[in-house]
Amino acid sequence: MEGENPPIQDIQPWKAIDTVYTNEKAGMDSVDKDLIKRVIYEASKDSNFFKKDEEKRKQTNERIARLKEKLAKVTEDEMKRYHATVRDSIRSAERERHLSRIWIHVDMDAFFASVEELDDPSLKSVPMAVGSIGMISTANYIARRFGVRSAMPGFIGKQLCPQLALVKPNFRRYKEKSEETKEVFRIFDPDFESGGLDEAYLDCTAFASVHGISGEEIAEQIRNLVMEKTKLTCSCGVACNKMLAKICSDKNKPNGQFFLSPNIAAIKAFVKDLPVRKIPGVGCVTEQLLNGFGINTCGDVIKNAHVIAAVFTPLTLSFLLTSSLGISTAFHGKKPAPGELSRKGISCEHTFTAKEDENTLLQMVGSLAHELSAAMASESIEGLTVTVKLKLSDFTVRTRSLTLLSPISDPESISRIASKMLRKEFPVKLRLLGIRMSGLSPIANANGKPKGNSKGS
DNA sequence: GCGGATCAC
DNA sequence: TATGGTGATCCGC
Ligand SMILES: Nc1ccn([C@H]2C[C@H](O)[C@@H](COP(=O)(O)OP(=O)(O)OP(=O)(O)O)O2)c(=O)n1
Ligand SMILES: [Mg+2]
Repeated sequence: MEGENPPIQDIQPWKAIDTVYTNEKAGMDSVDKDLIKRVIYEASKDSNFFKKDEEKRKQTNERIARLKEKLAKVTEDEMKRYHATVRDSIRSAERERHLSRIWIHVDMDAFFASVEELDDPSLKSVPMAVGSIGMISTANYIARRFGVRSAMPGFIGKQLCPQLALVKPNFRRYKEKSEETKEVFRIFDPDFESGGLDEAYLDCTAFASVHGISGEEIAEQIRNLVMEKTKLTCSCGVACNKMLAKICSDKNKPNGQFFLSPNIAAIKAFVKDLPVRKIPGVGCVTEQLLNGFGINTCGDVIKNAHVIAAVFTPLTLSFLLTSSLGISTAFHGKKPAPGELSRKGISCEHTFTAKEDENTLLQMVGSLAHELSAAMASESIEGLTVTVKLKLSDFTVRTRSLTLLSPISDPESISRIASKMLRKEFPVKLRLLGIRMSGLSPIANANGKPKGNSKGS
């Protein structure tokens, strides 16, 4: 009976597309998702980008097929052992369950776009995105109703919403506003962990106990103070660990908060039908892999954990199980030890209209090397490994790296090594070049003042 | 150590 | 016409 009708994606191919910007996101309720996918498909289908995307989709499907074969070969005895592994894994995860900490995840609403609206209030009433015709960083909530999203090229945004206003990004402004929010966060947790310009994790346990107030009350205060300080809205999630707090901060976005009661029953109910994609760390691909085994929610993860044990690595199993049980970090991570750097790599890369002229490309590597070297100098760091990144005109990405015997940071050395690696790839037609340095250490220079988290002596 | 992939923002 | 930049981590060699 199978195969009489062609699969739906052959008749309506846009239904199969599933990129970063077709996913669920705050502010995307009540939009015609099928129409949006169709516009995106029509705008994309003849591009190199789309071809590469299709290739990746195919690759993911092959990966699912391989995993299924692997599962089929598992014997009954082995499966029994996987069940045991799962039981152990759950037991040890449960030992890390902490209900008594109060975590708040704060996330600014449509951050870049909101800053632009602040600086030009006329933008508040129109669909607007920050970015260029080539790439959108984020969109305000009016534009989101048209399907305009982060990581979507501006020209597609325009097709979804012809009135869309595109505003050039002002990173310095975003950094300034971000610093303002941090002044507020410090009040509630001096050790708050910042995750980029627009979000932070606050362990508010001590603050709550000292002031005799609840997590929800603290979240209200944070939102009020952030508004007072920045004139911007944010959303908060209140829960007993970082992951749950983060998921909660998305629940009542924008300008809202959500409190998850710190008891097992509430957490179990919260997590039961939660789509795996909501777990931070589970992206498009992992979601597809799991869906391939009928695993769609955290509840499904628990029920089918033996399947996961059979086809994924122990680390992935442990991560998915722990997360799906609603367990995650409940204490601040260690601060980098003195002399240790807070970052592990530093890089710069640029996209341009595809070029194949070797001298031009070599010259670009040289200027990247200078740019990177200057960034390293400003932090007084040097590195052992040089990695060159190439993106071919068909969007294939290649990296080539070399680890040295002693660290470097001067533009000439970086340029020389990067150029040598680039030369080996000729002839190529590139749309992007990048250089990254890793294996970093502070320059133990007497007069250069090490910045960042490295301690000077 | 290397290269490709995945993920977050 | 046109699909970003930066940093981290994991897996399988
Ligand atoms: N692929 C992405 C995602 C985000 N950003 C930038 C622009 C956003 O304003 C900022 C914060 O990212 P969020 O995911 O928190 O998105 P927003 O704050 O814009 O919207 P939301 O209200 O959903 O949090 O990071 C970006 O440049 N590229
Ligand atoms: Mg945000």
